[in-house]
Amino acid sequence: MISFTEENYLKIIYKLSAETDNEISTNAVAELTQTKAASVTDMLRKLSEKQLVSYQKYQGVRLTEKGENLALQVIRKHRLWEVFLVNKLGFNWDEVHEIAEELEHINSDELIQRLDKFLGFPQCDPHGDPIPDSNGRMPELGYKNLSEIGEDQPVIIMGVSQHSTIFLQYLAKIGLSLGVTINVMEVNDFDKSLTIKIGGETLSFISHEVAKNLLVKIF
Amino acid sequence: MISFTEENYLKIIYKLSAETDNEISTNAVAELTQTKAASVTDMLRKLSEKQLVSYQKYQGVRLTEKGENLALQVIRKHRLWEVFLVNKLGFNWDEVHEIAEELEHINSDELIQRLDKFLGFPQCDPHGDPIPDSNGRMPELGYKNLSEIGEDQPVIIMGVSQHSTIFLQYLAKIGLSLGVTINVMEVNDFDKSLTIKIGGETLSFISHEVAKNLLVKIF
DNA sequence: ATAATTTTTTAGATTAGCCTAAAATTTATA
DNA sequence: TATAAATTTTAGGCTAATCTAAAAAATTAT
Repeated sequence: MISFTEENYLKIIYKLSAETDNEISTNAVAELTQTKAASVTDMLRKLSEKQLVSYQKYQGVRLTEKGENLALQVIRKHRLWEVFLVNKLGFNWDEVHEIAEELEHINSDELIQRLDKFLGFPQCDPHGDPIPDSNGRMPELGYKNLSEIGEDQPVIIMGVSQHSTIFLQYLAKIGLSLGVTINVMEVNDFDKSLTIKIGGETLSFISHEVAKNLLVKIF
Repeated sequence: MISFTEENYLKIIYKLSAETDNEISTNAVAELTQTKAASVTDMLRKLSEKQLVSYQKYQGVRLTEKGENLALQVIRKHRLWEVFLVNKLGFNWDEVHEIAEELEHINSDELIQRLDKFLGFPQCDPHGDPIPDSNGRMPELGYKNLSEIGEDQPVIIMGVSQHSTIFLQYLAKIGLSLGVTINVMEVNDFDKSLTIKIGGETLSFISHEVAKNLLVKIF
């Protein structure tokens, strides 16, 4: 059996692994789990015994196939519950993360299968993140960062790669949400900031930092 | 803050209290929590310090008002989730208890409020048990045990007071489920067993033991 | 009313997950 | 490349929730 806490470690190691090909450092894990490095070391030894990670001391950690599958199942549950909270219960997309952090540890394959069906087999969560299928396969959604898009290319906002409340609320404030069509009017050479047209109307200005965190689909 | 485990103890003490006016014994709690009496003693001392139960050693335990309110909120969550599982996800009523045991500990008032609304503010769960409101008030449903019903009195099955899978599956087998109309044709003086007519058609025979666990509403 | 039985509590341990402080190792720097 | 700095691990402890075995209290039976 795998515990609530172990599931969280796997999920966090998975997320860190997505950003690099190297082993994940103890400190990086400690930061995301909000624990001390010493606690992480303990847990890594335990996960290693269970063959969920490969770990050699001082050398960092990576998930084994078994560990990665488990992590993907937790992520699947998290994202399905987020869809439920937003689409069925009417929560805002910036309110659901914490609740989904609890729901993701409910243990029942049957439940998740039925929830998936009830939601209409969604491909992505309310932030545009892809939902792994029951075998752990991620759907290929082909989204790009807005920062990679050239001038005069209309795109639709499909997701965000940063989920902080402050970021999501900033987007809401400047009129950006999922499904909105935007057009890059001008790319500033100096700082890569963008002038964009929102929904064919309003002109707006966003920094490179924001653009990097917006996932879009070519229109 | 109150832990998962503490919530379970409160819920179990609440359930035992419903059957008696006396203090609840350590052993009774131990049986339902599936732990040893020594563990229960420890926990009772802890709950007592938190003012959730009144407890004096060797004298049994009862909930304080604060403890009872918390227990009722857990029961509320449990029953709302059961409604969700059956009405929205299509589970059978004998499959939902275990999953609801996990879901009942998810912590978010906002979530429960929205879930309640989404389900249409149900008065009772799929077994006919009343759902306390957010203040802990139980709706008065006025159901009776079938064993108290006289001959020639048509009634509708509204619930069961025993949730074991074996009992629920037996009911399904003999054609009894929520909403079915039955009529007591004959009460056997010797063992209080009943001859009943189901849905105005089939004649069937049930023991007093079964009748005691069926909740009905007068037609 | 005393003895036998049952119930409950206490005492002392265990496990998971976390901590701090100190030691070991790796990495960066002069 | 030797040393300083940063990272990671070890050692030893803590808390929550559990356990077993033994002691204490309450209940039942003789």
